[in-house]
Amino acid sequence: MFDLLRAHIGKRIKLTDDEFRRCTAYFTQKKIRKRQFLLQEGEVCRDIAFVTGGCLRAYTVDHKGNEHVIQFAVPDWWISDLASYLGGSPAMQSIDALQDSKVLLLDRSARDELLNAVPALERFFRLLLEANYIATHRRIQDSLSASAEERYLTFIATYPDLSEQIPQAQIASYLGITPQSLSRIRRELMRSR
Amino acid sequence: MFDLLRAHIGKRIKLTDDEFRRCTAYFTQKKIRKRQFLLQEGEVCRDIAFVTGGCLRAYTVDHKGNEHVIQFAVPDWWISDLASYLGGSPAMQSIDALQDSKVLLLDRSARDELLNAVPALERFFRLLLEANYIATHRRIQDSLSASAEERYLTFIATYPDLSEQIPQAQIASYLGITPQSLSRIRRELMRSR
DNA sequence: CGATTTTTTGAATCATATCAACGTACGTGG
DNA sequence: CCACGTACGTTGATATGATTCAAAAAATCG
Repeated sequence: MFDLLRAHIGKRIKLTDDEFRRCTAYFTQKKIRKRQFLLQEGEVCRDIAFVTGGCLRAYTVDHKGNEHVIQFAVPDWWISDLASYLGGSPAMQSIDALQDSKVLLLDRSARDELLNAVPALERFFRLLLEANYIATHRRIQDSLSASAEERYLTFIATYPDLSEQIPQAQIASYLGITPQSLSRIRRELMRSR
Repeated sequence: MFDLLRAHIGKRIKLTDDEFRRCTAYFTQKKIRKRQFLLQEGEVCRDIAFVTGGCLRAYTVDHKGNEHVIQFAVPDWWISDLASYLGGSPAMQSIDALQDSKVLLLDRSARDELLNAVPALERFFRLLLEANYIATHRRIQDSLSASAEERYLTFIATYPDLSEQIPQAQIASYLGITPQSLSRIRRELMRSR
């Protein structure tokens, strides 16, 4: 049950079996049904979630009522509203499940204790934060410089599995275009090969 | 010379005069001429800069050669490529001065020593990081949900002074539109009031 | 003052949105 | 097993917003 997390951390830092065994105590497993919320806008984000099954999304709702997907998370990924989790401020995002999913939750106090118990993880969480930073900035850059078609191609190149698993309307929302436009872009791409 | 920094930190955390006096030793002041670089893409970002005069910008260059402004910084603001600064990775952004400017630089080792010397600042830098996070996410949200005109209005509401100080072409680049489009948007806004 | 940069304007064009309709797949209750 | 409803994707026609290219006007600098 913790194998995926073990491998995930192991890829980034060295961790003895004993150290990892101590880690597991701080996580709680949770099933999340399709359409169920893990976090709703306005709440304080108590946990960061490591996905072990299914698929979740983080999104915001703008003043016109349109949803905008910020991030998807499939197994081996983390998801949360970090600004809220770290700062204790109300979340600007919501997180829900696109499919029945399984996550390992680490709440803030558990994280503090975990870092005391296994200091080697300090580095791991710093790396995680930096990766999140970089991904976020890459998204800004991308949205400023690339056309919808280019963004779609980047998306399927970066997340090849995702593009088949999740509804097209969700991908369109992630790309910042309408589902109709995405459908047309896909048609043109088919045609040209 | 450090008054602005003193006030800036004082607004966020309590700091005794003595503690602050110790801080100043870790910063180095630097003048940056208009068009001069503080950081070039590909370098490792050694410093975070607190702006005490003038105006700087962080930007990226896309594969078509277009510049995209990520952030402006005027007095009382910080600027750097945080992912590079924290992670030691090559910077994805460049930073240069739009006007003759003055900054206080804090390089990574100075920052580590400073945090040892004045632990109260841990909290300050954590808040800084979170603020950066939130600003970044707000930008993504904004670019996904708002029209160019709305984004411009948000911009002048958020940075009223900036919109007069810096060339329109730079603002257009920040908003992700052409200077021509910004000019037209401004014309329409004038007309309607 | 002239030279250079910045901003504005016009016309044509392109990308994406919008509105409305239709097609297809899937699952549920009869 | 079929009929129906629901969710998802596609298509067409048209509208809108922003870009591009070219040029003129205005502002700034040495």
